Amino acid sequence: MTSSTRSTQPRRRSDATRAAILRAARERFAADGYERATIRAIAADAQIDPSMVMRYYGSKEGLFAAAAEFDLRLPDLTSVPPARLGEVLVKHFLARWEGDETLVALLRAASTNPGAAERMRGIFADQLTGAVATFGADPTLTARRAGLVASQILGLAFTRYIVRLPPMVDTTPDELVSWVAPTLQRYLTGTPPS
Amino acid sequence: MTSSTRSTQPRRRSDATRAAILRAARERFAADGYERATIRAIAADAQIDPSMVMRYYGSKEGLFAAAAEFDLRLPDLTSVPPARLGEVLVKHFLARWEGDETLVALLRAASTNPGAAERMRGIFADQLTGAVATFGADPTLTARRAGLVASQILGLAFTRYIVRLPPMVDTTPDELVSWVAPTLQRYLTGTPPS
DNA sequence: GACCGTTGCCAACACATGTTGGCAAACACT
DNA sequence: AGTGTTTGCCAACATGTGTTGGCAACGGTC
Repeated sequence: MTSSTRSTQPRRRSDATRAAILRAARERFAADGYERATIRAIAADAQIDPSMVMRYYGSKEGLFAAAAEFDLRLPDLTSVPPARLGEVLVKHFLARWEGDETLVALLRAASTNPGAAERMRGIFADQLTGAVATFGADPTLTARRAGLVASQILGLAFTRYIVRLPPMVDTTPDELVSWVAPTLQRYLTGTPPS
Repeated sequence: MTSSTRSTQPRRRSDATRAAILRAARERFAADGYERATIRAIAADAQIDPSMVMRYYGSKEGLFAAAAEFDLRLPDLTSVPPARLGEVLVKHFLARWEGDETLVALLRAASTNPGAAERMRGIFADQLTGAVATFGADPTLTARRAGLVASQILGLAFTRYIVRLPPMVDTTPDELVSWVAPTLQRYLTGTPPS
């Protein structure tokens, strides 16, 4: 993180400010949602002037687009035993966003901001469906399987991180995994109901 | 709906206006979320002056509180064969909010409005847990079962009505029921994982 | 018909928001 | 040292927000 990760770019002097803005933006968007997270509050958190946000990210929409850049980083599912797909997926998701508030920000914003909803759709329609499509031929059935997986995964995130339902907050990740894994397993590889 | 349902109240002349406001508020809150749904827009939809909203509901928070009044109307689960509990529950939920946008309004608002999240918690912690608690003794296990059910139910609603994931929107309610029912069934009556 | 509470609208306030333009200091480069 | 670019801040604008007070018209009651 300290040294340069990519030397093709000219490495501007304002990179630290840009990063501070982005970090504050993710925090605020995750905590308050799109409309309640004001540019002034984000700028205050990053300890810079609100106009800097505009210069570096163009608009609030632009800032959100940059802050909500997100990759599911799904592992290669072809090398996973088919019977353990559900378990691998839940574990991955829980670990993935337990330490990264980007998805929480996206989740909160998706409820009210059309652009965020669009991005959410893209992530779960493209990335997840793509990973699921490695097995199974029927495309509509594949999409439906992916959609069902998304419904349980997002429901888990929604009740645990957004609404904060007490039983969903108190339960340990391991315990959640063992409850939810069979669900995803059936959605992924189970025989379709009549 | 046309005649008086309760004659103990004095039946004011402004009841029609009150109802129009409430209906418009539910629509706007469901479509736009709490912050984007402005009192002016709601008043315009109801074809009255914005100040009327304040007079009859006190504040925007008060209006939302009135508009988001919601009862799950869970059926009596003791008279349902235990093996069909999952199916009955999904069917009930889908039917319940497919024709009533109150829950969609509450769902959208719960992402950004603390009061709405609190109410959501109350609904699913009290009403659902209460209905589930009719069988099983261990209270924490009961709460966990209810939480898991809520996660799948709310995930279903979130992906279908809020994010509008194409596969979740296109699938018919009947098909969703046959996919999701076994999940709830296991959450409710399945043996806990080790 | 006089009176009083109710219903409704208009205009305005106080405030917060996203956004913009200008200006001083710091820097990079010759 | 001198010059052009970058970084940052200040002040302000335009707009939209929830909210309030006053005032006319209406409806029922004596």
